[in-house]
Amino acid sequence: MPRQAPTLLWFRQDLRLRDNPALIAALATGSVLPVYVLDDESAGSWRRGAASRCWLHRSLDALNESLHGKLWVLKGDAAEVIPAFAAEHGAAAVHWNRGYEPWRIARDKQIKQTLSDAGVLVESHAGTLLWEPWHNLKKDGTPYKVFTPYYRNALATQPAPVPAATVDAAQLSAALHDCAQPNNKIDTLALLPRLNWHEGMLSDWVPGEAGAQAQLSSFLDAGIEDYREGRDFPAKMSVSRLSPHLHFGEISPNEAAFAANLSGQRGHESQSEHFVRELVWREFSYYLLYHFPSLTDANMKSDFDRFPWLDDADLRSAWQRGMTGYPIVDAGMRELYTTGYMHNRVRMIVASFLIKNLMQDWRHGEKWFWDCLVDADLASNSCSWQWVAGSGADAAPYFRIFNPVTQSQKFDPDGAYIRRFVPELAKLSAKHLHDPSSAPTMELQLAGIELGKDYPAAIVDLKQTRERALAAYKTLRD
DNA sequence: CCTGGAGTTGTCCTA
DNA sequence: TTAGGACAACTCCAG
Repeated sequence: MPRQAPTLLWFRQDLRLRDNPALIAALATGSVLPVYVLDDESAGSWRRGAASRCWLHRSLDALNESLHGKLWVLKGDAAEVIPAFAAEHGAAAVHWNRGYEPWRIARDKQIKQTLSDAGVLVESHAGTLLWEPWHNLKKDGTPYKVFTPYYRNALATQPAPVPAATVDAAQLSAALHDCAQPNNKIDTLALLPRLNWHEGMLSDWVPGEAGAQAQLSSFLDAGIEDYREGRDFPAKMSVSRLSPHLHFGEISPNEAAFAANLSGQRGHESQSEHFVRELVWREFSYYLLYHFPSLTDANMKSDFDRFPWLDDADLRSAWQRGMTGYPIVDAGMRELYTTGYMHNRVRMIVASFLIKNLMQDWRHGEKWFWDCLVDADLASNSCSWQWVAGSGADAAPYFRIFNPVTQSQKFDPDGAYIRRFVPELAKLSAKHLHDPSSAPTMELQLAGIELGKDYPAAIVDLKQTRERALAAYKTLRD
């Protein structure tokens, strides 16, 4: 009896079995052949960074396990790899969930054409966002550029989240295409670094679908009740920490939003609203990227092309290493480097510091985050950097410059976050912890700190650099 | 086409 | 100590 032609299920940024439209569609056809392609070629300068590659390795391991070891992993330009793989296995159809990075859209369009020409059925599905980015336009048919009207209109007109669709484990198990030993050696993708720094980085994380579900549960059980206020305090456990899971599609935004709405009905309405709002910010970033694909590299406001950035590699290096002499900035940058993550409030503080106090081009920060974050996401990362810089479509007013000392006093008042990531300052009292350079010598001595030796003196003066930034922004008006 | 209100996350000075 | 207003001007968006 001839074997049934398999259906290719191409996993991409949807490394999950729950709430996965492509999986459901593929399963309906009978025999499913799951595959992942590491495509560094098509992404160009935006190929995945080092931290996020480590996460990907673990996540693929987890997915492969839930597919009983039958996930194929391939490497190369997917525009060639996928059609060749489909032909090799006599696949009758290919299913995937859509992605929205400009390079991915261009590549996928080409693949669709190639496969269709070869007589293979191709279907892409919506499983990555709450709403397709070509929906929710203004009445004149153009995209929103301001978040609040976008948000209001989306809630009023776009479909509400629904319960996660699931597949039957036994059915899936039976449907997995049985062919020669799958090439499931994820190690061959060489995603992990030669030096073993990733184990420490990932020690607080559980990449993969099970980890994503556990993270959502613990957030709903504990974090969300204090989300609205608590999310500003980096030492608290009030943020969801779902960003890497969402980035890799280990959980769908639909499922996260639906669960949050349920939690709202149990009495955390205002909290869950704010969480869903953050999910909608993620949507908005993808929406903007879809409609303005150059925003990853170019100022959205072209006025900023004239901005008089400074170009100082030493200052940038101090920022990257967490050696600026401003503890909240250094704590954030060290959290990033050691854990692949940074608390949202602190991301804004360090970004503002790089752009406004050090006056370095936002694209330097964007690249560093891209390489260091396990949740590095083209849409969110680019939009957020433009937002802080003031060059984005819906950006902070230029005079809004974070003072890292004030922010630190306000959002890490007892210094728990700083003490954790900048241990050499641990003995300093809360009064002086936020700005050691202005602490009395005696206080520093008592805490065992010699400035410039144990911890850097502040690399710039806040007042002076603030005024410099304001003056620089003023020149754009002329 | 016109009009008026609004715009994620701040800081600093003054009374 | 604390609260309120200035900080610019512009673009976006809805009516």
